[in-house]
Amino acid sequence: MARLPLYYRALVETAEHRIGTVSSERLAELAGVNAAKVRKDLSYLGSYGTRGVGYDVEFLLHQISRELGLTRDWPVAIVGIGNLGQALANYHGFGARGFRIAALVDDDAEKVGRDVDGLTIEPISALPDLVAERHITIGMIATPAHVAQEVADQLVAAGVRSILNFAPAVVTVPEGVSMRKVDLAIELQILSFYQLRKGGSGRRHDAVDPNGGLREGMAG
Amino acid sequence: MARLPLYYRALVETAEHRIGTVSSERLAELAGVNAAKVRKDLSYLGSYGTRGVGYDVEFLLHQISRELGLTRDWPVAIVGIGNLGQALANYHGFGARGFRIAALVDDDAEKVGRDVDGLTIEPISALPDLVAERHITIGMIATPAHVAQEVADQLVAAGVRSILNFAPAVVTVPEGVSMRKVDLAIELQILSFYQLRKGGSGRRHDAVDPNGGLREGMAG
DNA sequence: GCCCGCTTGTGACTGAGTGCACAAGGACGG
DNA sequence: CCGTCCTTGTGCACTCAGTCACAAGCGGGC
Repeated sequence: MARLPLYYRALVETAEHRIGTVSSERLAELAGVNAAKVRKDLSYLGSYGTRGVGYDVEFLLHQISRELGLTRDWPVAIVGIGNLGQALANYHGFGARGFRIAALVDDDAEKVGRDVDGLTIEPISALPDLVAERHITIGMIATPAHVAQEVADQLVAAGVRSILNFAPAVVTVPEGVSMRKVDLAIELQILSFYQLRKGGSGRRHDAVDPNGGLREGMAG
Repeated sequence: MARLPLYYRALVETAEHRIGTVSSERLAELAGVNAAKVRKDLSYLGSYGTRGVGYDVEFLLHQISRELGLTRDWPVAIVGIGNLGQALANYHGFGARGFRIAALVDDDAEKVGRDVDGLTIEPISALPDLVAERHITIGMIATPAHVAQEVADQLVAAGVRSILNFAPAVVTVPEGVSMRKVDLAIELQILSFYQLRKGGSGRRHDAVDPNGGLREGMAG
C-alpha cells in the first residue's frame, strides 16, 4: 500500500518520543487518515496488535521496515544534473535510510567530470556499466521532457527496475518495470483548478479579480 | 479532474505539429490513459467534439486553459530556500504559463537579503505583506519537516489558499484551503516496496542479492 | 440526396477502496 | 479467579472511478 510510508514516519516520530505502544486511533491522527483504514492496512500485513492495548511501536516499525525494504541498500542513479538533478543530489534528507545516490549521469559534455556532493558526473554512455557495477535498481529522470522517454529506455536497458520521473512528459516502460512520476506543473495546475472552482482569486491577465463563495475543502 | 493537465500537455504538443483535429484515441495515447476516460472527462466539461471527426485542437486547448485557469496569473511564494527551494526558484520550466515565482521567504538570517534568480529572500515576518501586495494565492513549502505545519499555518493566515508541500510531514489545513504534497521519500519507498514484491534485487545490508520471478507491471 | 463509415457521447457493469459498527479477545483491577 | 474495559480485527454496505460496448450523429463519397 501507498500509506505504509506514512505509518512508518508516524511510528518513527512516536518512537523518538519514547512511546512504547500506540493505538490505531493515534496512529491515524499522526498519519492523517482514518483509524479503521490503519487497522485494516496493518492487519493486511498479518500484523500483531494487542487488543485493549494497541501496537508495539518498535515491533511494528521493524515489520514495516521489512515490508518496505528499508533494511536494504537501494542505490539510486540520477540522470540529468540540471537545477533539479543537482538539488536531488545534494538532498540528504531522504528521511528513510537505504536510498543512496550512487551515480550521476548527464549528456552534456560540459558537466561530465564535475563533482557534485562527492560524486563525479558520468556520461550517459557509462550508464550500463554504472548500473551493473554499483547494483543500481532505481533511476530518477531529471532531464528536459523531450529526452525523458529516451532516457527511460536507456535506464531500463541498463537494468534499472524502478523509475521516478520528474520530467513533464508521459513516459511508458515495459511490463515488469515500475514507474512513478512527480510533476510540479501538474500539481500547480490542479491547485489552480480547485482554487478557481472554489471561486478563488488569482488575477486575470487583463483585468480585476472576481471573488465569490462556494467552499469545498480538499484537505487531507 | 487531475487528468486535465495531461490532456493539456498532449494538446499543446499536437498543436505544435500543426494538427487541427484529434481523436480521443490519439489523445488517450499521448496522455497515457484510456480512450473512454478521455471522452468522459471531456464530455464532463460540456465539450464539443464532432462525431466522425474528433476534437478541434485549438478549441479544446482554449477550453481546458480556461478550466485550469491558465489564462490567469498565479503568483507563487516559496518558503524555505534550501537546496530544494533554490532549485524550485531557478526552475523556469513550469511548462504551463501563469505560474510565476513572486516571493522567496526564509527564516535564516544568513539567507535573508540574498538574491536568487532576481528575487530577494525575505524574512518570514514579511509574509503577510508579501502575500497581500503581490496577490499571492499559492505557497510552496520547502522547509525541513519539523517546521512545515507552522509554516503552513502562517501561509494560511497570510491569505494563501493553496499549498504545495514538499516537506516530509503530514500537514493539515483548514477547510477551504487546498493542499497537495510531493514527497520524494514516500515515492522511493513505494518503488522499493513494489520492487521487493516483484522479487527484485537490491542488496541486503549484510549479504548477497537474491533474485526471482513474479512479474507484475505497474506502468501507467 | 442518400448511404456508409468513423468517432463521439453515454448507459450499464464491475471492482476496488472506504468507512461503519460490532464481535472477539487480551490486560488489569478487585 | 472473574468481570469489566478498551482496542483490535473484520464483515458488510456504500460510493465512486474505470471500462466496455453500443447507439446517436456528423462528414464525405457516390
